Amino acid sequence: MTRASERAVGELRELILHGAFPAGARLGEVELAERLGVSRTPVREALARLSAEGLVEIAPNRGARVTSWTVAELEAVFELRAVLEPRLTALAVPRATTADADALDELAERMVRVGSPGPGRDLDALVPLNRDFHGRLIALADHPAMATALAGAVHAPIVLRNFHTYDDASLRRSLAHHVEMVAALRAGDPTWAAAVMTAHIHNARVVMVRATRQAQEDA
Amino acid sequence: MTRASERAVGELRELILHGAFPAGARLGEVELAERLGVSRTPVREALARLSAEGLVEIAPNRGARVTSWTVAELEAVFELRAVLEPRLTALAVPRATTADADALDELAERMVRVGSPGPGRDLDALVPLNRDFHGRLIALADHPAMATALAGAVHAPIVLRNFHTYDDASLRRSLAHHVEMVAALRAGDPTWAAAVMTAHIHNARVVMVRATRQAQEDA
DNA sequence: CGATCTTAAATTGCACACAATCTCGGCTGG
DNA sequence: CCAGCCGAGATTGTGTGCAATTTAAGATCG
Repeated sequence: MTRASERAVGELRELILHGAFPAGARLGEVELAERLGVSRTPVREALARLSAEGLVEIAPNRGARVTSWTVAELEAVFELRAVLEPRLTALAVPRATTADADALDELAERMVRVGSPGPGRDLDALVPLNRDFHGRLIALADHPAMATALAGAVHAPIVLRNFHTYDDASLRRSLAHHVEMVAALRAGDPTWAAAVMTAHIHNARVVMVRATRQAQEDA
Repeated sequence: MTRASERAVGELRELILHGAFPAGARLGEVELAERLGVSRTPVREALARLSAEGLVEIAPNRGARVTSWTVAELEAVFELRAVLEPRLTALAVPRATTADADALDELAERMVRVGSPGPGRDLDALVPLNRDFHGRLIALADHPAMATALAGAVHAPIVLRNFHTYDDASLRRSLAHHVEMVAALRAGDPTWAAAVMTAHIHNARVVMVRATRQAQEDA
């Protein structure tokens, strides 16, 4: 059997990202242990790790809850992304091989296909593709300090989890950005690539802030 | 009695920061449990949290080790600090009250006193003062996303732990930067404050990179 | 009738025991 | 003599029981 705690971390992360628990929901240790088929010990470890990732918040003697975000916190996260991700993108440009560019191209094109209006549209398929695209770019930058800083606070999970809140124009822009970044990458132009990434994040920020605000007004 | 795991995290962090273990040293769970007077469970949790902070690295089934840094990684951390800390400093300026400025002033002046050559010199006393100074500035910025991003990767601990490697000129510059930042803060000038912070970090980078390179040549 | 104290159920924190895995010595065979 | 194998000791991973703390309901008093 593979490591129980590792499996627990992965499964719990997916559950939260897919919205299986409402924001702020209590995460009881025994409940999760039963649901994942392990004992409380690996569950505890999983919660600790997800807490470090920012997906859950744990209060002493009071258990763990799914992290909930205020609009201000969400804006702050996007501000951080707007600072770091363009830099990482610029670093990635000179390091990318043709094969890297091809792979990113493939991802960008697939996203355009499944994201465009029509019969083949599948907004849920965008999520893993998008994560992969940004992840590859960050890996190419080969700057662990910035990468972990970004991962540590972005907790982009909440941010990356859902494309249904995009209006048509914003989504079209977002997909076009990916394609344009690949073009900038192939052209070997870090400034261009970074600028597109900056626009990309600002576009996403507006969408997510609007969606979050609306969701909280409904509640 | 206060929470054992919390105490374990704090004590272990201090031990590592004070250099009680050489970089790369193995951290056995039982050994730490005895040393801290708790069982392995809270030790395990402490190691997990310090791993998230980047102070230790833990390999599956192979235990935890004190994180060791290459020069390239150290440079990367300073690059990150050079991006984020000036921004946080700029954010802090308009939020600071007179009382905040007074407190920072007090810290900066104390650092000058204990850092200047003479009978009262105590380089070890600089460490907590310096941490406090930077910590207050970051807290004033009130930007949790950036703060956690910084904390998550900087683990500057290693960086902040020791002033003995500073040569006289660099140390004098460093102490003067603190004083100048307070002046910029009182003047309400975010650009000035951010610029000084940028210089401050670049100054530190040169010192730490030199020291690290030398330490690794000796070994 | 509302507020506070009390008490019991539920939940987390910790310790300990056992199972799984790794490390490293010596040993065998080429 | 060296490479590869093997097994004992040590170390980490996981399960479970008990103590401590929190929470919530109910009772008592103002």
